[in-house]
Amino acid sequence: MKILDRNFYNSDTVKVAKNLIGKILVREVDGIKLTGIITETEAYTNLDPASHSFIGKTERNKAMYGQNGHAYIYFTYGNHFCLNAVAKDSNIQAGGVLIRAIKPLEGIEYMQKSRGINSLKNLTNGPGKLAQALIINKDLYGIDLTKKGPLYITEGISVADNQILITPRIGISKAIDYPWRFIYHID
DNA sequence: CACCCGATTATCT
DNA sequence: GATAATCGGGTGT
Repeated sequence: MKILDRNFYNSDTVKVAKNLIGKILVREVDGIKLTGIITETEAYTNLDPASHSFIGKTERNKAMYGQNGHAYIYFTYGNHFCLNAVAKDSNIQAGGVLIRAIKPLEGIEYMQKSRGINSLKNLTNGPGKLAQALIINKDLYGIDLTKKGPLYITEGISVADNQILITPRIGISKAIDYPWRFIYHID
């Protein structure tokens, strides 16, 4: 499967969020390949009060101001990591797409082991959960997702517009009405 | 299954 | 010193 190139991310953050639905997230760890179909995303830009980048560039969010196609990874609520793909057009300073959920394809047993559970439904159906399942932590901060390595994103399945559900984002207290959340309902 | 709430720490004011 | 782009366990229906 072909890796998505830089150009894929050189675009409006909200559009990239939608386009990432159906793509394949690949994590290589301990010589094992863990993959899954991206099924849920959310867009965040520096013009958006809910984004970490709204307050300006800081040590924490600097990746979102950097080159498109890299990973912005943050730690929150004392115990969770979340993965974003940096994406923005030339009109804005910073932007990222939060990968909220994936459907596991390869390496399911490894994911179950790293999560400490056997359930398939609860394995990667949340940003903190998929980060734990795929061993995503600050070691991968800023990594280039357009090159083969420990973490990258490839082409995936084609998803029709009418299979994508658009809703407001969740878990935030500002700009709660922006319809910037995209969900692919496989079942 | 729905709702409530505590955990736990990096980051910013 | 307050907050957070969350999760899971507990309780009650």
